[in-house]
Amino acid sequence: MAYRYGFSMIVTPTFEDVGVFNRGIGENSEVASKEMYVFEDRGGRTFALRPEGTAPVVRAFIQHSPTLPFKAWYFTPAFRYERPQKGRFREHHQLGVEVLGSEDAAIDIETISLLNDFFQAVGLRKYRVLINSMGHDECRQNYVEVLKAYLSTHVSELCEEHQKVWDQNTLRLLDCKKPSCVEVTNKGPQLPAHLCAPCSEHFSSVVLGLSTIGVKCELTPRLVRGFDYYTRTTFEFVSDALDSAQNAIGGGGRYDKLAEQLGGSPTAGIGFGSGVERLLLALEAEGVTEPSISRTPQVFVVDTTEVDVATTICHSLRSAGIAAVRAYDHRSMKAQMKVADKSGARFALLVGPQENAVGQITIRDLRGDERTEQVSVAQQDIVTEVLSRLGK
RNA sequence: GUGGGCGUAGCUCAGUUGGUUAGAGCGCCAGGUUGUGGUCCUGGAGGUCGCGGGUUCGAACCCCGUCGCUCACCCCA
Repeated sequence: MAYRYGFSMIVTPTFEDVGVFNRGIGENSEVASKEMYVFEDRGGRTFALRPEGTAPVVRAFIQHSPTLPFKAWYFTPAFRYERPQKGRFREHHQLGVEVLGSEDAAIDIETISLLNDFFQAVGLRKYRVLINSMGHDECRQNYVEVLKAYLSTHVSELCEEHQKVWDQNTLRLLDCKKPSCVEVTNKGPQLPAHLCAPCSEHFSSVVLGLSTIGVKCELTPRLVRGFDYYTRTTFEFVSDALDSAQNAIGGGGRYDKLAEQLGGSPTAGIGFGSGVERLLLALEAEGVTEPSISRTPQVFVVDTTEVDVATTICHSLRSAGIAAVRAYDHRSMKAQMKVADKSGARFALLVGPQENAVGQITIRDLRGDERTEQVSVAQQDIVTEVLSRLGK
């Protein structure tokens, strides 16, 4: 699907210099400060196992300076040093895309639309798309000042924890789920109202564009994401089939300053990441069953000769495109038949000393229950015989 | 980083107030059927009771530590 949108695949290393993540995600963010798997190599360099997908892609982009716009998708493991629980693991897999080189609202729309298409395609239905704009640096700083000023007069109404830390990392407070905090922030100044004209206009274009192509979004002024690099558009897909503690099945946003922060020339960017394990949980919670591809073998070769003719027989069957399995270790016919039955194969092909002496193979339909249904054919005809019996 | 729960056979689990040789179901192996699966019957293999220390005549059981898993919080996917 990503190819349909013009993305090419990118693979980045499993670990990077720790600075890539510290500078990208923000050293004060929860993830960078205490959730990274950090280690030293023999040369004393400090690395971190990739905790998210965006920073490495941007690093690679800077290093190779491809032509713009650069559109890449990835499927990669991600690591967070934290206490695992339902829907949250130390190692999980993220499916994501990144677009670098343009701040066109059309790219925001395309990116969000892609993720939406993807969820639709896998059968997910009970989810919502939350969207917000954080503005550029100045907008955000201005807003934080306004928010702080407002909060300073309502400190006592905040939740216990935030009464202590309300004036540091103030934006995060919008994320607090405690009713007290929610109420206070709901009544307070809202982020979108404090955007500068260009940012505000950009945001409107994104929202309008999405509604034009039928992607329903919920304007969520309190949506502030955990990485420091976000600017302007931020979005999150939340599943209504999962507990709210880990209902985010995908999210992302614009990061127009990230390339600069990582030492490249100023380049706008946007992307999303989606946790595959959590997506699977959401699908399960919705009762969506994945179409199971049949992986049962078609024939099972039972060989009780001394000379192991199964190897040759299996090879010719497999060369003809037939899924053929067999038993090993020269077990008794009874034992091999049991394995054949469990394998789910439609036919058992029996070769014992008797058959082998006359160059034949006995075909036994494992669906039937009578031995009289067995037929013997010449070994050189086995492939065509099996193919015709399988209906090909 | 914080708080709870759990670690006993390959799997799911039981195990009494601490008491001899630690059990069940499923799975696995073999025999009944000397060349034939799925059902049935019979038998069998398989366990340093997570690990280390302590208490005790005696520990799967009690105490301490440790590691792992799990659920929740924080935060994120």
